[in-house]
This record gives sequence, C-alpha cells and structure tokens, in this order.
Amino acid sequence: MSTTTPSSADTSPPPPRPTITLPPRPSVEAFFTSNAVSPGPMTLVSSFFATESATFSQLLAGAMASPLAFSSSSSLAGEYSFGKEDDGGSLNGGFKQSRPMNLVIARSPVFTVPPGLSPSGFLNSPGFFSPQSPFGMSHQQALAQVTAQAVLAQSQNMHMQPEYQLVSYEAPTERLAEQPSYTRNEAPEQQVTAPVSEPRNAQMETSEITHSDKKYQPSSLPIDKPADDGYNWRKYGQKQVKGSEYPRSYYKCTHLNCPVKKKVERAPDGHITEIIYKGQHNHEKPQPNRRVKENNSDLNGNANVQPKSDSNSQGWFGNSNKISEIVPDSSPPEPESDLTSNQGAIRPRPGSSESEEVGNAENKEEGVDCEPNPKRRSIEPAVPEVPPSQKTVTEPKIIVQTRSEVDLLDDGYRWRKYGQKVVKGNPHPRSYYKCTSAGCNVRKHVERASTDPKAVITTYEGKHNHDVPAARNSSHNTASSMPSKPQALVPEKHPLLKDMEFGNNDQRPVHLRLKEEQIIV
DNA sequence: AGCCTTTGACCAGCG
DNA sequence: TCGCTGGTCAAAGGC
Repeated sequence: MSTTTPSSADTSPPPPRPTITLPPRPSVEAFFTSNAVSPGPMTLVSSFFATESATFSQLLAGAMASPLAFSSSSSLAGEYSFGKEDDGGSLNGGFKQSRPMNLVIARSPVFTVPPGLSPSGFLNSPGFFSPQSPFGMSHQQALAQVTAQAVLAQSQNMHMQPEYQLVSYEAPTERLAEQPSYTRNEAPEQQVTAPVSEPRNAQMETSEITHSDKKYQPSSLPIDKPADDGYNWRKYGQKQVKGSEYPRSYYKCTHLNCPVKKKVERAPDGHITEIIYKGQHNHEKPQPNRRVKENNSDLNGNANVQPKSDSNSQGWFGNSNKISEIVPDSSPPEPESDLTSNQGAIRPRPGSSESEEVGNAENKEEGVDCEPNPKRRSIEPAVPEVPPSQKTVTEPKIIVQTRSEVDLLDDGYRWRKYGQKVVKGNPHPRSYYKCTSAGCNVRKHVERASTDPKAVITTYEGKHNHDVPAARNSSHNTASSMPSKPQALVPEKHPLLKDMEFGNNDQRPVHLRLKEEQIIV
C-alpha cells in the first residue's frame, strides 16, 4: 500500500566521504582472543565492537572510504591487482606481505568464520590479519566482512524455512566480486530467521559497509544494492517496512523471461539483513562484461542452460540464484536434494557454471567476476555462496582452531584426498578431499593462509548422506589422504596449529577461484 | 537510446 | 468490511 522511500532518498547533501582513523589493532586482537569459548558470530562481533574504539558507523565510514567500497571506481583495479590474469599472485602476495606474522587468529582458539567465506579470502583477508590491506581495506572493513560472514554462517545454521532464504554477504562488495579466491557461486540460501538482533554488527553487505550511512551515500550510488550474485537485477519496487525506516526493495532478474526475483530487506538501522530469492534462473549467469538482456545466448557463445520450470508459482523460495540452479525447486526433493536442504549442500546442476567442482571450478568463471561490467553504474556486492536451506539448527561456526581443537572438531568422516592446488602467492597448496563413503558427494578443501601455515581453513561442500562412520579415533576432518587415519591430514609435526572449519553441519559449497592456480593431483 | 532507480498507486491476501 | 501489509505496476527522471 504505502510504498515509501523515506530514508533511501536521502535529501541531505552528499558530504565528502568520511574517513576514519583505524582503531588500534589491539582491539581487533582482543576480539579474537577474548573468546575462549566458541561464541556465536554475533557474540564475537559484539565483543569486538564493544571494545572497538571506533563506532560501527565509523567502521562503515572507513569501509566507505576504502577503494574497495566503490566497485565502480576506476582506480579499483589499480588498488588491487586481482581481477586480471596475473592478479592472483598479486592478491595473495599482497596479503602475504601485509599480513602480520603474529596472526591474530592464532590466538583465537575458536574463532568462527562463516562458511560463506572463502578460506583463501578469509585467511588472506588483509582486514583480518592486518589493519590495512594492500587493497586499502582496513581491518575494520575486514572485520565487517568477517562479521557479515559470521552472520551468514549463523543464518545458515538457523532453522531454515522452506520458502525463505536469507542471504548475507560479505562486506566489501568489490572484494567478493573481484577477488579471485572467492567463489562466485550464487547467493546463498539462508533462513529468514537470520537474527537481526545485531544488525549493525552483523549483517552487512558491501553496500552496507561501503555506504553504511545513507547520509554519506552519494546519490548516484545505490546504497542497498544487493550483493552481486552474478546476475543482473532491476529494481522494480520498494516498500516501506514497518519497524524500519528503510524500505524493502524488490528486484527482478533482467534476463529475458527469467522469473527470478529477489527482495532485499534492511534492518531498522539500515543495513541489509536479508535477501530472499524467488524462483529459479532459467539462464546462466550473464557474462561480466555484458549488461542485461542477454536473451537466450551470451556473447561468448555460451548457450543458456535449458530453462527450468518456472518457479514463480513457488513463491518466495529461499532459492538464491545459484541455489535455484543447483537445486531446482520445481523438482521433487531427491535424496541428495534433501540433503542439500538439510545441510546446505549445494548440488551442482549439470551445465551450470556453478556445478563445477571445487577442484576445477576455478577456471570456468575466471575473469567473469573479476571484471565488473563497465556499463553498470554500480556493482552489486558479491554474495557469498550459501548452501540451500538448512533444517538443522547448529551454531554457526567457522573456527580457527588450535591443534587440539582440531581434534575436537573432528567430524568423524573419512576423506580421500583427490587433489590440491597451488595458489600463486601462497606457498601452501590447498588440498581437496572427498568423503570416502559410497555415494556421498561431500567434499572439503583445506587451505592454509599464505602467510601463516598455522592457519587452516576447512571448507565443506555438500552434505553427507550417511552417518558418521563407525566409531573411530578422532579423525581429523581437515585433511587426510588416508581416510582411515583421521589426523593424517594434520600431522602433529605440521604447523597447522589452527584450523578453521565450518563444522560438519555447516557444510557449504565453496568454490574457490584463484587466479593462476594450478591443480596438483 | 536503453536501462535503471525512484516512487506513488494499485491490487490481493489476511486477520 | 476495514485496515494493514506484501507485492507489483508504471510513469518519471537520471545516468
């Protein structure tokens, strides 16, 4: 009825972008160290901000000031070299250089990291490891990013309702969109129940971070652009939401005849809290350089995938763009689909770019995400991939574990190493594993931070369709070419003292796309 | 020129 | 039936 846009149309003159003095690093460390027990993301965030000298607004402002904050900025490419053929190295290298050796996370026994966050991106996150990244990303931004991820993770673990999914995304939009290490998978599906209790801290998308305050938002830049999930969207409406001064925005996929829609909701404080997708894309992601209206074929000659059943009738399903492709909502739930829904495992859809497996997914979309569409006035924040709705309720956790903790977090499953990659800029290869259980498609990859081999992230993809193997000694889920030997992947002698892992129940697909990476099998 | 955002209005569903 | 809310339309204007 009332479609108003009070806040979005900020009348205040766009003041110069606020700059922010980066808060002392110690606060960040405190953030990581103050939580002896695995707290929820929110807790972590809250904890952090509680000690943070800068206000969140400041933080956002800082993010805003960052070159990362403006994808459209021509200087972006210059600011950070990724996105080009040889950027991968630069990227990692840059992180590596800027990253303090005293890895903060090392001191955090249990620091949770949202599954949606790419291990590489996370571990190499300049913000995460240093106050200032080579990209000009402040640790605040990184924090915000982490926070957003945390929210994502939490939301992912929230009880999922069939037709809704909440999408959280990583803070620096451009970062996600361009950072090779990030998966370009479609927007994750999350439960609508995502907590908004800590809006400020938690759920931020790039635009949020970049343009935290509308008052500072240049009129030309859409403040609430949803994360860039690879598709083109056109806003067709917005509506004032009760309880929030910020309107809910409605978007449609601009692809011809594509029924997919999404709505973006904001928390009372203005930051985007949810992105709910409806329907399924009947086409593939548009090529990065092309604007909308690809119609039925893309410029690269990539034929569109066969249209899927119109999902409009399904209402606002929690299908993210990608998710919808992966898990056709029109199809009766299959065992695996069910699994997907349960634990967020994304079932690659044949023919879709997202269907690529971790081990070789990097290539297909390389360059796609790294090169913003020149015609775009703004680049939507990339949306971290999130698995389909999860019915299981688990505490979100992305954990930077200590060695002992790793053991504790053993998922009990057996894994077979099937490959590994060497990422330029990172001397440590990331390893890929498959669940050895017959018929189980779950994969995981273990990645180490380039600058701190101690830091390890284990990312799960898919969901186990079987129970945990019979009791066994603590099998370290992080990597083992010897399934029967749980901890083989993380030998005691190995410097992997910390392990970031998303937890067995928090498995979600992570397609890592790193430039110039090689697969070593 | 084309595409997008903005925004007021309209319509449907629901309690 | 009324009021509220969600979702959408479409004109206007901007880029």
